[in-house]
Amino acid sequence: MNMRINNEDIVRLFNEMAAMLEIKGDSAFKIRAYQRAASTIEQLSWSLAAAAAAGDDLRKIPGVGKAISEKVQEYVSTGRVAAYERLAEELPPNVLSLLEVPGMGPKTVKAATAELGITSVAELEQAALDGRLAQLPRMGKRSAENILRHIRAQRMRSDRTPLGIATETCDAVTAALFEACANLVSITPAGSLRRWEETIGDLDLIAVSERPEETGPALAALPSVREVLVAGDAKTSVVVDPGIQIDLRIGEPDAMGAMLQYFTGSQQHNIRLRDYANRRGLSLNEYGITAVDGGATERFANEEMFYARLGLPWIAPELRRGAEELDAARNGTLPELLVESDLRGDLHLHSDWSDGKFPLEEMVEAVAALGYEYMAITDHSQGLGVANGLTPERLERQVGILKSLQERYGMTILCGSEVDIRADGAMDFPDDVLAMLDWVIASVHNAMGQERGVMTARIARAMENPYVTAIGHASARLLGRRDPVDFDIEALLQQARDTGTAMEINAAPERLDLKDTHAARARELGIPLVINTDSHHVDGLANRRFGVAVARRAWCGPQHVLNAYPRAEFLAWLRTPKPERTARFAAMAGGPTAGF
DNA sequence: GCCGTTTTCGGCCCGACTGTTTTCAGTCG
Repeated sequence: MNMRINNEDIVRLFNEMAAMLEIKGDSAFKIRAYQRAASTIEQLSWSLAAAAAAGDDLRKIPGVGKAISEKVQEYVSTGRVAAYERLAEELPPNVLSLLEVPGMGPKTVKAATAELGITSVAELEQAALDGRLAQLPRMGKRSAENILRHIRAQRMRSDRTPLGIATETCDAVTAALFEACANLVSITPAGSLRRWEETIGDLDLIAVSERPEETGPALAALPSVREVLVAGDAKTSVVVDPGIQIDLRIGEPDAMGAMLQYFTGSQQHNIRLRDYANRRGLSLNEYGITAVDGGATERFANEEMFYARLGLPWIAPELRRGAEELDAARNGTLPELLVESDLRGDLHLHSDWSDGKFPLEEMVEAVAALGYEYMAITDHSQGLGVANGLTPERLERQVGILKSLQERYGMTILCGSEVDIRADGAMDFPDDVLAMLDWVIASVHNAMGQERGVMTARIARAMENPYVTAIGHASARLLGRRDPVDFDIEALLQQARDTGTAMEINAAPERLDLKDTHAARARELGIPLVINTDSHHVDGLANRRFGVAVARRAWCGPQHVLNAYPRAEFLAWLRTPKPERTARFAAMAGGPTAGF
């Protein structure tokens, strides 16, 4: 049994099988079945390989039936899947890389490989240049030129954009459009940005304007636009400067419900929702809802009305992933999700004593301005020399200053530290130094290439330290820049529960760490989550919205998040001896009976 | 390949845009 196969491997397997079946020209429904299974598996909070190894029935997963479950079993027990290998053998090498070129769909890839013998993107580029590509059926000079352009554009940009950068681009484009269009009423982001996915493919915007015909051309004319891909009446697509594609749709105020719903997706959510509607004799599109047997299209001003027409409560965009959320909506079991205003503290903050940009007082002042009840200053420990980490002597002085500041604020100011977890799992401060602190975050900042077992044992050891309150940004990933460290997340979360250690959701948009599926698993295990901004600057405090989004995507409500509790309850948890904190948290999260 | 308060067989989401056609196939989301 190979339990080291993770869900991502299985997702990739089925997505590649779907792509290969497309090129073969197999049934569109079979292809969709593989895609749906991949999408559902991607969202699981638990390891499919481990469940398969344990003999669980995988067919309980929606979209997974006999054939797919057998392929997972085969993959986990042998490390290979015969059906996948057969497909790969039937097709020319590298066909999947050809499919990734925009404009190259399954039909064109098939023709290019079969008739021109193309086996790589470089050969495709050559064929586009020398005119052979244009000779293919239903191709022509323009199509070949577009393919060539896409190959060159693709080389210049990475495939997906981290959420933080996409948000900045969205804000900039929106402001520029308002500047350029006097008649613009609103711009609403949809798509993966509205669902707060950690990375964004394209930016989907919906515009409402008094002069809708002017909006698309105005977008195409913005100075930051590098290229115009599509310019139609209903839709304009451009690429703007950081290399992000923007799809702009024109909406009408009295029909925004369907428009927003349609373009928020996800694709799997929409497929399932339309299937659900079809069974009730209704057909959905971006303009409204129509009875299958004819009649006028009903229009809806907002999404609440749109979902209500289907007999469903509104479903938060973060949950629209095409898996459990539709059943929950039908059964009335959608969760009450965390909102930004539920947060009552921030417990991971840096000042200019280490690598922050602002003095202690200014950080405290900025946090107090949010109306928080508590906070912790957590500058780096001594080992992180590049970040001007504090020696025990400096830390002791800082503690003294924070205690004097405390007298000026109604807010509780905890003395903390973000302490390095050394390569062997030892803490970067001795216990007698940690003992003077109220709040200790333990984080990995170096030796990130450690083998899985070593890294897991390293973090697990840190959790055993009686002074370590929480693990910070556990995977240490930087979206688009640094891969997560390799660890056994299930083992670590079990250890967190056993030791009474909280797990951070680091809200810095380049981190989002824990990620959504891991946070969901922590919630299931009853581990307290803490949403921190890890701010090095007063402006960083606004990043809490990204952390809240991760928690929402993990189906978390305020009861699952430590820093959403009132000060008295939070401090009572903190005063509880560490081994008893898991039980303490369970009592807090248990409901109104858990008082003081 | 999956699925069922219509179904264990016969269904399976929907539309915009482009470029190639001379009415629509292919691609995309």
